[in-house]
Amino acid sequence: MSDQPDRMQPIFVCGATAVGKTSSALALAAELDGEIVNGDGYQIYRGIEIISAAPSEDEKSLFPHHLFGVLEPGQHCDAMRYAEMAAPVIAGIQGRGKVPIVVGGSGLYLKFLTHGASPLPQGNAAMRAQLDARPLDDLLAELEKLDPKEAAQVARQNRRYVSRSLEICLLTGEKVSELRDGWERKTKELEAKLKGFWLIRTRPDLHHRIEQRTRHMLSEGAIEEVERLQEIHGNWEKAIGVPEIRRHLAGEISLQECEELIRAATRQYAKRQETWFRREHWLQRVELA
RNA sequence: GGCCCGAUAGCUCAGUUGGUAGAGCAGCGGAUUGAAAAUUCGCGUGUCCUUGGUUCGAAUCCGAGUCGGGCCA
Repeated sequence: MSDQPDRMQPIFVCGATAVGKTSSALALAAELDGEIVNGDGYQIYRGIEIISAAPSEDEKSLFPHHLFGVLEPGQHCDAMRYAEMAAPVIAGIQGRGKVPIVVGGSGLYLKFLTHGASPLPQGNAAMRAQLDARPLDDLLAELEKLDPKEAAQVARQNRRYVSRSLEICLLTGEKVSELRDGWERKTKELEAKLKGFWLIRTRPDLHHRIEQRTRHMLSEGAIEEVERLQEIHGNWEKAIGVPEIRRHLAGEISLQECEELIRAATRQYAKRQETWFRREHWLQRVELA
Protein backbone atom coordinates (compact mmCIF):
# COMPACT_ATOMS: atom_id res chain seq x y z
CA MET A 1 0.00 0.00 0.00
CA SER A 2 2.98 2.25 0.25
CA ASP A 3 3.14 1.76 -3.51
CA GLN A 4 -0.24 3.41 -3.64
CA PRO A 5 0.61 6.89 -2.52
CA ASP A 6 -2.04 9.22 -1.33
CA ARG A 7 -3.28 11.20 -4.30
CA MET A 8 -2.84 14.39 -2.31
CA GLN A 9 0.80 13.74 -1.65
CA PRO A 10 2.84 16.80 -2.60
CA ILE A 11 4.90 16.67 -5.74
CA PHE A 12 8.18 18.53 -5.94
CA VAL A 13 9.41 20.04 -9.17
CA CYS A 14 13.08 20.92 -8.84
CA GLY A 15 15.99 21.81 -11.04
CA ALA A 16 18.35 24.54 -12.06
CA THR A 17 17.26 28.02 -12.93
CA ALA A 18 15.88 28.38 -16.46
CA VAL A 19 15.29 24.67 -17.04
CA GLY A 20 11.57 25.22 -17.35
CA LYS A 21 10.20 24.45 -13.90
CA THR A 22 7.38 26.96 -14.14
CA SER A 23 5.86 25.53 -17.30
CA SER A 24 6.36 21.96 -16.15
CA ALA A 25 4.57 22.77 -12.93
CA LEU A 26 1.66 24.30 -14.82
CA ALA A 27 1.38 21.21 -17.00
CA LEU A 28 1.36 19.02 -13.91
CA ALA A 29 -1.23 21.17 -12.22
CA ALA A 30 -3.50 20.79 -15.19
CA GLU A 31 -3.08 17.07 -15.28
CA LEU A 32 -3.46 16.40 -11.56
CA ASP A 33 -5.85 19.15 -10.56
CA GLY A 34 -3.17 20.75 -8.45
CA GLU A 35 -2.23 24.01 -6.82
CA ILE A 36 1.21 25.50 -7.04
CA VAL A 37 3.44 26.32 -4.08
CA ASN A 38 6.57 28.41 -4.42
CA GLY A 39 9.80 26.66 -3.53
CA ASP A 40 12.09 29.51 -4.40
CA GLY A 41 13.80 31.74 -1.89
CA TYR A 42 13.59 34.86 -3.99
CA GLN A 43 10.24 34.57 -5.71
CA ILE A 44 8.89 34.77 -2.21
CA TYR A 45 9.60 38.52 -2.21
CA ARG A 46 7.28 41.11 -3.64
CA GLY A 47 8.80 43.60 -6.05
CA ILE A 48 11.50 41.50 -7.65
CA GLU A 49 9.29 39.42 -9.91
CA ILE A 50 11.35 40.14 -12.98
CA ILE A 51 14.74 39.60 -11.40
CA SER A 52 13.61 36.37 -9.79
CA ALA A 53 11.80 35.17 -12.92
CA ALA A 54 8.59 34.62 -10.98
CA PRO A 55 5.55 33.31 -12.85
CA SER A 56 3.59 36.01 -14.66
CA GLU A 57 0.10 37.16 -13.69
CA ASP A 58 -1.28 35.21 -16.64
CA GLU A 59 0.42 32.05 -15.51
CA LYS A 60 -0.70 32.55 -11.94
CA SER A 61 -4.29 33.00 -13.04
CA LEU A 62 -4.43 29.46 -14.44
CA PHE A 63 -4.23 27.72 -11.05
CA PRO A 64 -4.00 28.85 -7.47
CA HIS A 65 -0.44 29.95 -6.63
CA HIS A 66 0.88 30.19 -3.09
CA LEU A 67 3.84 31.90 -1.41
CA PHE A 68 4.77 34.07 -4.38
CA GLY A 69 5.52 37.66 -3.45
CA VAL A 70 4.32 37.23 0.12
CA LEU A 71 7.21 38.96 1.86
CA GLU A 72 8.35 42.55 1.62
CA PRO A 73 11.87 42.87 0.26
CA GLY A 74 13.04 44.24 3.60
CA GLN A 75 11.85 41.18 5.47
CA HIS A 76 14.16 38.38 6.41
CA CYS A 77 13.64 34.84 5.34
CA ASP A 78 15.60 31.67 5.90
CA ALA A 79 15.13 28.00 5.23
CA MET A 80 13.27 27.35 8.47
CA ARG A 81 10.92 30.25 8.07
CA TYR A 82 10.17 29.12 4.56
CA ALA A 83 9.42 25.58 5.71
CA GLU A 84 7.15 26.92 8.43
CA MET A 85 5.23 28.99 5.93
CA ALA A 86 4.97 26.26 3.35
CA ALA A 87 3.82 23.40 5.58
CA PRO A 88 0.39 24.86 6.44
CA VAL A 89 -0.14 26.00 2.87
CA ILE A 90 0.46 22.46 1.67
CA ALA A 91 -1.85 21.08 4.33
CA GLY A 92 -4.53 23.52 3.23
CA ILE A 93 -4.30 22.37 -0.37
CA GLN A 94 -4.55 18.77 0.70
CA GLY A 95 -7.57 19.65 2.81
CA ARG A 96 -9.24 20.96 -0.31
CA GLY A 97 -8.58 17.67 -2.05
CA LYS A 98 -6.05 19.13 -4.44
CA VAL A 99 -2.49 18.09 -5.19
CA PRO A 100 0.19 20.45 -3.90
CA ILE A 101 2.88 21.03 -6.49
CA VAL A 102 5.95 22.60 -4.93
CA VAL A 103 8.14 24.19 -7.55
CA GLY A 104 11.49 25.82 -6.98
CA GLY A 105 15.23 25.66 -7.07
CA SER A 106 16.25 26.65 -3.56
CA GLY A 107 17.72 23.36 -2.44
CA LEU A 108 18.18 24.19 1.22
CA TYR A 109 14.69 25.64 1.59
CA LEU A 110 13.16 22.54 0.07
CA LYS A 111 15.37 20.33 2.17
CA PHE A 112 14.03 21.88 5.34
CA LEU A 113 10.52 21.39 4.09
CA THR A 114 10.97 17.75 3.12
CA HIS A 115 13.44 16.58 5.75
CA GLY A 116 12.87 18.78 8.76
CA ALA A 117 15.42 20.75 10.74
CA SER A 118 17.83 20.20 13.58
CA PRO A 119 16.92 21.83 16.88
CA LEU A 120 19.13 24.86 16.39
CA PRO A 121 18.65 28.52 17.16
CA GLN A 122 17.92 30.80 14.27
CA GLY A 123 20.52 33.23 13.00
CA ASN A 124 21.13 36.19 15.25
CA ALA A 125 21.91 39.40 13.40
CA ALA A 126 23.69 41.10 16.30
CA MET A 127 25.89 38.11 16.98
CA ARG A 128 26.69 37.76 13.29
CA ALA A 129 27.75 41.36 13.10
CA GLN A 130 30.16 40.74 15.97
CA LEU A 131 31.52 37.55 14.46
CA ASP A 132 31.89 39.15 11.05
CA ALA A 133 34.18 41.74 12.58
CA ARG A 134 36.62 39.14 13.86
CA PRO A 135 39.35 37.40 11.87
CA LEU A 136 38.62 33.86 10.73
CA ASP A 137 41.52 32.40 12.72
CA ASP A 138 40.07 33.93 15.82
CA LEU A 139 36.68 32.32 15.19
CA LEU A 140 38.34 28.97 14.57
CA ALA A 141 40.33 29.22 17.77
CA GLU A 142 37.21 29.87 19.80
CA LEU A 143 35.27 27.11 18.09
CA GLU A 144 38.18 24.80 18.82
CA LYS A 145 37.74 25.59 22.47
CA LEU A 146 33.96 25.26 22.61
CA ASP A 147 33.52 22.32 20.27
CA PRO A 148 36.70 20.60 19.06
CA LYS A 149 34.78 18.01 17.10
CA GLU A 150 32.99 20.66 15.09
CA ALA A 151 36.21 22.60 14.57
CA ALA A 152 37.71 19.48 13.06
CA GLN A 153 34.90 18.77 10.62
CA VAL A 154 33.75 22.21 9.58
CA ALA A 155 34.99 23.64 6.27
CA ARG A 156 37.66 25.80 7.85
CA GLN A 157 38.06 28.22 4.96
CA ASN A 158 34.36 28.84 4.78
CA ARG A 159 33.81 31.78 7.06
CA ARG A 160 30.05 31.47 6.83
CA TYR A 161 30.04 27.93 8.12
CA VAL A 162 32.60 28.54 10.84
CA SER A 163 30.69 31.58 11.95
CA ARG A 164 27.39 29.72 12.04
CA SER A 165 28.87 26.89 14.07
CA LEU A 166 30.34 29.28 16.59
CA GLU A 167 27.14 31.28 16.69
CA ILE A 168 25.20 28.18 17.71
CA CYS A 169 27.69 27.31 20.45
CA LEU A 170 27.59 30.82 21.85
CA LEU A 171 23.82 31.11 21.64
CA THR A 172 23.02 27.77 23.25
CA GLY A 173 26.04 27.10 25.43
CA GLU A 174 26.07 23.64 23.86
CA LYS A 175 28.06 21.89 21.19
CA VAL A 176 26.83 22.25 17.62
CA SER A 177 28.28 18.92 16.70
CA GLU A 178 25.92 17.29 19.17
CA LEU A 179 22.89 19.43 18.42
CA ARG A 180 23.18 18.84 14.70
CA ASP A 181 24.09 15.21 15.02
CA GLY A 182 21.54 12.76 13.81
CA TRP A 183 19.09 14.87 11.92
CA GLU A 184 19.61 12.79 8.82
CA ARG A 185 19.10 9.43 10.48
CA LYS A 186 15.59 8.98 9.21
CA THR A 187 16.41 10.13 5.71
CA LYS A 188 15.92 6.76 4.01
CA GLU A 189 12.42 5.94 5.23
CA LEU A 190 11.41 9.53 4.85
CA GLU A 191 12.58 9.77 1.30
CA ALA A 192 10.78 6.61 0.32
CA LYS A 193 7.56 8.53 0.79
CA LEU A 194 8.57 11.64 -1.08
CA LYS A 195 7.68 12.23 -4.69
CA GLY A 196 9.47 14.68 -6.89
CA PHE A 197 11.22 15.38 -10.13
CA TRP A 198 14.58 16.82 -10.92
CA LEU A 199 14.40 18.51 -14.29
CA ILE A 200 17.58 18.82 -16.31
CA ARG A 201 18.66 19.98 -19.73
CA THR A 202 21.88 19.63 -21.66
CA ARG A 203 24.38 22.31 -20.78
CA PRO A 204 24.54 24.12 -24.13
CA ASP A 205 20.78 24.33 -24.19
CA LEU A 206 20.51 25.50 -20.60
CA HIS A 207 23.15 28.16 -21.20
CA HIS A 208 21.24 29.34 -24.23
CA ARG A 209 18.06 29.64 -22.20
CA ILE A 210 19.96 31.59 -19.55
CA GLU A 211 21.10 34.03 -22.20
CA GLN A 212 17.58 34.56 -23.40
CA ARG A 213 16.23 34.94 -19.91
CA THR A 214 18.90 37.47 -18.97
CA ARG A 215 18.23 39.60 -22.02
CA HIS A 216 14.51 39.45 -21.38
CA MET A 217 14.98 40.37 -17.71
CA LEU A 218 17.00 43.45 -18.53
CA SER A 219 14.66 44.65 -21.23
CA GLU A 220 11.51 43.97 -19.24
CA GLY A 221 12.19 45.99 -16.13
CA ALA A 222 14.84 44.39 -13.92
CA ILE A 223 16.74 47.67 -13.79
CA GLU A 224 13.62 49.52 -12.70
CA GLU A 225 13.01 46.96 -9.96
CA VAL A 226 16.48 47.57 -8.56
CA GLU A 227 16.03 51.34 -8.75
CA ARG A 228 12.67 51.15 -7.05
CA LEU A 229 14.03 49.17 -4.09
CA GLN A 230 17.19 51.19 -3.77
CA GLU A 231 16.66 52.15 -0.16
CA ILE A 232 15.55 48.78 1.09
CA HIS A 233 18.11 46.41 2.50
CA GLY A 234 17.71 42.70 2.93
CA ASN A 235 18.14 39.27 1.42
CA TRP A 236 16.77 40.39 -1.91
CA GLU A 237 19.96 42.36 -2.57
CA LYS A 238 21.86 39.12 -3.00
CA ALA A 239 19.72 37.99 -5.89
CA ILE A 240 21.66 37.44 -9.07
CA GLY A 241 21.37 40.58 -11.12
CA VAL A 242 21.10 43.04 -8.27
CA PRO A 243 24.81 43.71 -7.65
CA GLU A 244 25.46 43.74 -11.39
CA ILE A 245 22.64 46.16 -12.15
CA ARG A 246 23.79 48.40 -9.34
CA ARG A 247 27.26 48.56 -10.82
CA HIS A 248 25.73 49.49 -14.13
CA LEU A 249 23.58 52.18 -12.55
CA ALA A 250 26.67 53.54 -10.83
CA GLY A 251 28.30 53.90 -14.23
CA GLU A 252 30.95 51.33 -13.42
CA ILE A 253 30.09 48.94 -16.23
CA SER A 254 28.20 49.09 -19.50
CA LEU A 255 24.84 47.46 -19.99
CA GLN A 256 26.51 44.84 -22.12
CA GLU A 257 29.05 44.01 -19.42
CA CYS A 258 26.26 43.93 -16.90
CA GLU A 259 24.40 41.43 -19.03
CA GLU A 260 27.44 39.21 -19.45
CA LEU A 261 28.14 39.23 -15.72
CA ILE A 262 24.57 38.26 -14.93
CA ARG A 263 24.69 35.45 -17.43
CA ALA A 264 27.91 34.07 -15.94
CA ALA A 265 26.59 34.32 -12.38
CA THR A 266 23.41 32.56 -13.45
CA ARG A 267 25.30 29.76 -15.17
CA GLN A 268 27.38 29.27 -12.04
CA TYR A 269 24.29 29.22 -9.89
CA ALA A 270 22.64 26.68 -12.19
CA LYS A 271 25.69 24.46 -11.85
CA ARG A 272 25.53 24.62 -8.07
CA GLN A 273 21.85 23.72 -8.20
CA GLU A 274 22.59 20.73 -10.40
CA THR A 275 25.23 19.60 -7.93
CA TRP A 276 22.73 19.94 -5.13
CA PHE A 277 19.85 18.10 -6.75
CA ARG A 278 22.11 15.37 -8.12
CA ARG A 279 22.52 14.28 -4.51
CA GLU A 280 18.80 14.24 -3.80
CA HIS A 281 18.35 10.65 -4.84
CA TRP A 282 14.67 10.60 -4.07
CA LEU A 283 14.07 12.98 -6.95
CA GLN A 284 13.27 11.26 -10.19
CA ARG A 285 15.47 12.58 -12.94
CA VAL A 286 13.67 13.95 -15.99
CA GLU A 287 15.53 15.15 -19.08
CA LEU A 288 13.73 17.91 -20.89
CA ALA A 289 14.09 18.17 -24.64
C1' G B 1 54.24 50.85 -51.20
C1' G B 2 57.88 51.91 -46.73
C1' C B 3 58.69 51.64 -41.49
C1' C B 4 57.20 50.20 -36.51
C1' C B 5 54.46 47.15 -32.94
C1' G B 6 51.73 42.73 -31.85
C1' A B 7 50.41 37.25 -32.54
C1' U B 8 51.06 32.24 -26.04
C1' A B 9 44.62 28.43 -22.70
C1' G B 10 37.60 29.87 -24.73
C1' C B 11 38.88 35.58 -23.38
C1' U B 12 42.52 39.39 -21.40
C1' C B 13 47.44 38.88 -20.81
C1' A B 14 52.52 37.32 -18.07
C1' G B 15 56.85 34.64 -19.40
C1' U B 16 63.41 37.24 -16.10
C1' U B 17 70.23 36.65 -19.24
C1' G B 18 67.67 30.49 -24.68
C1' G B 19 66.57 24.79 -20.65
C1' U B 20 59.59 22.67 -24.40
C1' A B 21 54.88 27.75 -20.18
C1' G B 22 51.31 30.30 -15.90
C1' A B 23 47.92 34.13 -13.81
C1' G B 24 43.01 36.43 -13.74
C1' C B 25 38.30 35.69 -15.87
C1' A B 26 35.25 31.95 -18.25
C1' G B 27 34.44 26.67 -17.98
C1' C B 28 34.26 21.83 -15.31
C1' G B 29 33.81 18.87 -10.64
C1' G B 30 32.75 18.87 -5.23
C1' A B 31 30.66 20.55 -0.44
C1' U B 32 26.13 22.38 1.70
C1' U B 33 20.53 21.80 8.05
C1' G B 34 17.87 28.71 9.86
C1' A B 35 22.40 34.39 5.33
C1' A B 36 21.81 29.30 0.35
C1' A B 37 20.35 33.24 -6.24
C1' A B 38 24.61 32.93 -0.24
C1' U B 39 29.34 30.89 1.08
C1' U B 40 33.31 27.71 0.04
C1' C B 41 37.07 23.78 -1.85
C1' G B 42 39.47 21.41 -6.07
C1' C B 43 40.81 21.05 -11.51
C1' G B 44 45.53 24.49 -16.25
C1' U B 45 48.84 20.05 -22.65
C1' G B 46 47.96 24.67 -25.03
C1' U B 47 49.81 23.52 -33.28
C1' C B 48 53.47 29.38 -27.66
C1' C B 49 50.74 32.16 -35.94
C1' U B 50 53.48 29.37 -40.17
C1' U B 51 58.08 28.13 -42.12
C1' G B 52 63.44 27.97 -42.73
C1' G B 53 67.89 28.74 -39.83
C1' U B 54 71.51 29.36 -35.46
C1' U B 55 72.10 26.06 -31.08
C1' C B 56 73.21 20.11 -27.43
C1' G B 57 68.50 22.74 -26.66
C1' A B 58 64.10 28.15 -29.28
C1' A B 59 57.74 30.80 -26.83
C1' U B 60 62.53 33.35 -26.23
C1' C B 61 67.80 34.79 -31.14
C1' C B 62 68.04 35.59 -36.92
C1' G B 63 65.51 35.35 -42.06
C1' A B 64 61.02 34.89 -44.89
C1' G B 65 55.76 34.62 -44.96
C1' U B 66 50.48 35.24 -43.04
C1' C B 67 47.04 37.99 -40.19
C1' G B 68 45.91 42.24 -36.89
C1' G B 69 47.00 47.45 -35.23
C1' G B 70 49.63 52.04 -35.84
C1' C B 71 52.73 55.76 -38.32
C1' C B 72 54.70 57.74 -42.99
C1' A B 73 53.71 58.13 -48.02
